Amino acid sequence: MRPLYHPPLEEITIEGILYALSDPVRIRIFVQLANADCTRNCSAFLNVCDTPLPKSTLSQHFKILREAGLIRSERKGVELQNHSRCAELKDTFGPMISAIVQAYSQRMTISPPLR
Amino acid sequence: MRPLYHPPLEEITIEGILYALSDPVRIRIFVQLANADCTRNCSAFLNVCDTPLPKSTLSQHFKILREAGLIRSERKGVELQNHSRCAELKDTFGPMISAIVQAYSQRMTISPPLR
DNA sequence: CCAATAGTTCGGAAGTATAGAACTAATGGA
DNA sequence: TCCATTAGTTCTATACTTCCGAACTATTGG
Repeated sequence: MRPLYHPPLEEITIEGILYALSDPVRIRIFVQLANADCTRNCSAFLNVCDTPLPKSTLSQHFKILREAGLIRSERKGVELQNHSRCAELKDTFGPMISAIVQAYSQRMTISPPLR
Repeated sequence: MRPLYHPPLEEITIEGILYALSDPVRIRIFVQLANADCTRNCSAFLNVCDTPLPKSTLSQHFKILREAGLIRSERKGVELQNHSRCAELKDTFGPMISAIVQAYSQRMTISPPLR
């Protein structure tokens, strides 16, 4: 099993970030991580949408968030601890990411959970 | 030929916007439209990346931007006049879109044209 | 050392993107 | 009026992605 890859700042692209967040499941995961500002393991998100996700699918989603540079995942025993890289990204991308998180959080509270 | 579809505000989603802007060609087109704040026809962007795009591909890209709610295209004679819907979107999405445009514009000036 | 748990990888089916060719639609002359 | 031209769309085949079940790896606790 290859080790988890976390791109350095200079390898992170705007396109990659936007792509990662353009999926309804991934943006939900990321916004929850960013808002909570705590670490959560992957399977905590198995029920992120109303029909439970297969774990292979969830694993792919985390990989995409990770390789876009949005989250960091560290193995802790048998689980992965995931947390957002918001703070790091602020220097390079300014208010972009927090603006996305905020816009999404706001819509969430207006329109119901979805999907 | 079916008429061009422009979604009303309440049909525009964050995921759709992020997806539309996650493509290197589309984000370049959109940022240019948003920054210039003027109308440009589609073929003005044939050379938006260093190898000229086929016009069928470009047409698809414009369709995706349009149906994501990011631009408005109006037929004017034989051409389409395209302009961004930034102003309209501000009410619903706050500073999200301008933050993306700004982040991208800034990186453009740092790293060379690309792709 | 075995069983259990958490996550990854593989592979095939289903969906999406790209770009050439054929098409439509509007215009500006002869 | 009709033809040529220009701008953009649609069609279609091929190539690429995504999704998810099944099989795998890795860590831990008993």
